[in-house]
Amino acid sequence: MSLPKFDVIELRRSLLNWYAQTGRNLPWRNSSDPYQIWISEIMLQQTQVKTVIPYYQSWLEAFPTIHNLAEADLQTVLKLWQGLGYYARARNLHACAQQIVQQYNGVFPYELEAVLSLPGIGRTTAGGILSSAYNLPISILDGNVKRVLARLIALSVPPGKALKSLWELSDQLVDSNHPREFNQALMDLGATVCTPKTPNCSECPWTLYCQAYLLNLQSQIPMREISSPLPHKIIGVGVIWNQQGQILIDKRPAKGLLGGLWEFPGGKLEAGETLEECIKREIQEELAIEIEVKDHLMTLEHAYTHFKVTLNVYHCRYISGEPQPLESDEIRWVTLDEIDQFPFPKANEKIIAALKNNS
DNA sequence: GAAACGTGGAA
DNA sequence: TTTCCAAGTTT
Repeated sequence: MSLPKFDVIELRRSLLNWYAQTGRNLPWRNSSDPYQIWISEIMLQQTQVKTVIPYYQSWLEAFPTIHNLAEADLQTVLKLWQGLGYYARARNLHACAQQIVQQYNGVFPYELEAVLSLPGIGRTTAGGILSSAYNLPISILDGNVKRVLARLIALSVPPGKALKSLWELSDQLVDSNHPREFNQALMDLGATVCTPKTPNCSECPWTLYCQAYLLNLQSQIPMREISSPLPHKIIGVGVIWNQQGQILIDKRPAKGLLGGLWEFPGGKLEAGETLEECIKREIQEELAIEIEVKDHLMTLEHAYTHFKVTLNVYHCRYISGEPQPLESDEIRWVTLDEIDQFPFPKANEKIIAALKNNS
């Protein structure tokens, strides 16, 4: 699948011209610091620009250089990342910073192979960083580019089924004279003109070449990936109070879902069980303590990427036993004043807010 | 190759 | 309310 050479030249020219006139002014585009560009690329994985900007700014205030990041402790890093999601990104960023300081004297590597070997950096992020920071002609294939290119060639299958062809196309198109601007332009086109629903084809520089547009199929391409329905779990959650007015929280294991974040203990409701029984059992299994389940605090819905949960939150009274971290990394008794120091996932933040309102 | 991995906004 | 999906990577 290769385009005529004339078309490639004209596609580059028209896109770069469009970008020079209408490209977005984003914070990281004003920087030539590979560290800052790297941070932005990681934050932007599966995350919209609008969401990233405030995190990006407070991150750079906390960690102005890669050395500040390398020397920070992981809990501080996770606290700054709190609410952004995909927390492995923060853990990998921290590990990367330490590796780059040791292995590359703190200078982000130039070699594609070296970049790809860093944790949390795949082909698209590597191309994004190397083209943006060092102006190297490395192609990208993020969600925007997949959609733009799928429409350009009127791809008849979901992009996930044609990754090889799409990468080849992105390789063929990237302008080796202006790789930084070209890749940024391609993503801007997808984000602002060639949008998922109702694209603004009247403002597109590629209407002369876009096969989907020429066939009037732009609303049907790209084809949808098949998605399975999300399982739904009912969860019982305990806010366990002791006589000193402290609450018991636990730190999740370092890997996996919400790894390294803190939470209120609890777990999945089993068949034939009441919520009170569920919470009492889960607390016994996770922490080896006796509690009494008291008043209902709140019920909240939350959707993760691959399942949904209903959190049924109850106040509990600590009765006996020394809490053990049987299924967590660490446990702590904390007051409501101390609790803000710990990174919590979004659903738990809502519980904390409710506790503070009631007190 | 499929599933795991967060959250928010739009329709 | 539900579904889609956004600057993807890892296992």
